[in-house]
Amino acid sequence: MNAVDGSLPRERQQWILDRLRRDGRVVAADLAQAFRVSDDSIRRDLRDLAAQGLCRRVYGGALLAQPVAPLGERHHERAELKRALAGVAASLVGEKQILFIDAGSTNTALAHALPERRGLTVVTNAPDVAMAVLGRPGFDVLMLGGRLDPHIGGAIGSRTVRQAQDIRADLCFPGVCAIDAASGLWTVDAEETVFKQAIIEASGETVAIATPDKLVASATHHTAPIGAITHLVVPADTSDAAMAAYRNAGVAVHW
Amino acid sequence: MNAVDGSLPRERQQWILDRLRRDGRVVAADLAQAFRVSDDSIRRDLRDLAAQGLCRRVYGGALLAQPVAPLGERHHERAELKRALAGVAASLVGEKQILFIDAGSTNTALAHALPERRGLTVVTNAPDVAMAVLGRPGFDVLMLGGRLDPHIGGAIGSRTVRQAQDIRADLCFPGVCAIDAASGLWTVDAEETVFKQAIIEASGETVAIATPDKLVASATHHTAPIGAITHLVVPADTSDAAMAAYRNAGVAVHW
DNA sequence: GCGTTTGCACGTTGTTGCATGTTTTATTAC
DNA sequence: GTAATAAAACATGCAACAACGTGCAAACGC
Repeated sequence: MNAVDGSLPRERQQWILDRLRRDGRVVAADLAQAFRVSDDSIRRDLRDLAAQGLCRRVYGGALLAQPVAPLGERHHERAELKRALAGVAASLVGEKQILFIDAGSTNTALAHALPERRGLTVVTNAPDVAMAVLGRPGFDVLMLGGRLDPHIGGAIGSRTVRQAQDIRADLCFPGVCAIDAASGLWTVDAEETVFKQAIIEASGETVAIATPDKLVASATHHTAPIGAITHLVVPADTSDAAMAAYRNAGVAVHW
Repeated sequence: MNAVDGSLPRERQQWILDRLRRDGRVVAADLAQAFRVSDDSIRRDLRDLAAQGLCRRVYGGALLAQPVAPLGERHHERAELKRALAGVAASLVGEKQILFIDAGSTNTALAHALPERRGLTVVTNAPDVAMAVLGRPGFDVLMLGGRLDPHIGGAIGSRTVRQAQDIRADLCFPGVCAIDAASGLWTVDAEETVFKQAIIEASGETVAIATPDKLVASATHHTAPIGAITHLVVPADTSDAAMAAYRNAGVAVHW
């Protein structure tokens, strides 16, 4: 590492960035030694660069910010919240039950959270979900066929609906676009609506897992109603008023 | 295993994840030695990654969350060979073709190797294969439904066969158990046989990708014949005699 | 002179290795 | 084949340490 003395702050950041692009990583302590400045100054530089999205700050240095695929990103954001909600939802599942699990990143988290060795049968339209449980002990997996929608990550067409209608499940977990207390689930796409309605009608109980952005006071624009739900899983910090509204509508609210 | 000293904590997790994606599995003790940290730190890393759903924790290390456990090992061994064969097989695919892709680790490699933006339609019974192409530009994916066999990694039952029979494809890639020049493909399981026969009959041409252990002089024990193939992809070091035998049987041999 | 940058002090947070006790797997004895 | 045992891997709590952010005053450059 070449020592670079007497450099301007801005110049130093540029140098760090070049280094970062070349090596993919920088160590704060090394930089401080190379520039003969304090660790604090380097930390300030890295903080600035990270604020501009030019690097990813880590403990002890920084890594090059790597662009992530659009679907993969949605999978990561709110990941810890989704995992927590998925854990709660998984606790609603009993022994030897048949579960409809719709496509979606939250439901993929649910599939991972499902307990093993309980004789569960998972019926899904999403290869993602199928892969999450396939091969784990005590799981039967039934894959619904059809043309896969790349945005949804699963099959939702008429062929898929027909297959779903041949099954009777204990629980179903439809992917949630929006949800309100008065009328239940909503979605944007017509085909999605048909599929979700089908799995709800083919199931004894319906569980909706709702991240905060899905809970709306009143669904309005560009959405079509799907139907009522029996269980709702929400984050622990959801307002009491919102939960009460769902309870009054006959929905069991879990957190 | 390269020793990686002076790495940043978070960087180490990234490194483990890359390793995991490449090999399908990691051993905790090896990682600890490579990074020159205690086993505890590695365990903490793996625990964090598993909590994010990025890997599946097992006793002694971790496996990639995506592939199935028994299949995952097969995926690792001969991985580079399978990638090479998959590349050759992918070159047999033309524009706007419809492909039947059976389950199996070799075919998963094929799916990854398929060229983008060629208007290809992939029909498969394996969620593995579907995930490999879903979302990539220029792919249509048709998922065949049915009960998934955890050992095979795909659906092969009568329901699946019926769906396959409704389709006409240009090429099909049946998973190979054993193959000989005289009678073509063989397999061990009766249900598998029915499925493979169905997709072969529904396709114009049949491509078999054969790793060395699949090429046998004469299939004998516990196998049922499936049928003839039109193309065979073999390793470059296959004997001329073996390749000549297939060519005499009217099979186009590629390497 | 004034804004910026820098280094330092301080309290806070993240990471690590070790000690402890528990769980899982492998091995041995029966 | 099953029970008892040994070994390895595991989780947890803890203390030491490194890195962190912040506030502030001194030093620097225009």
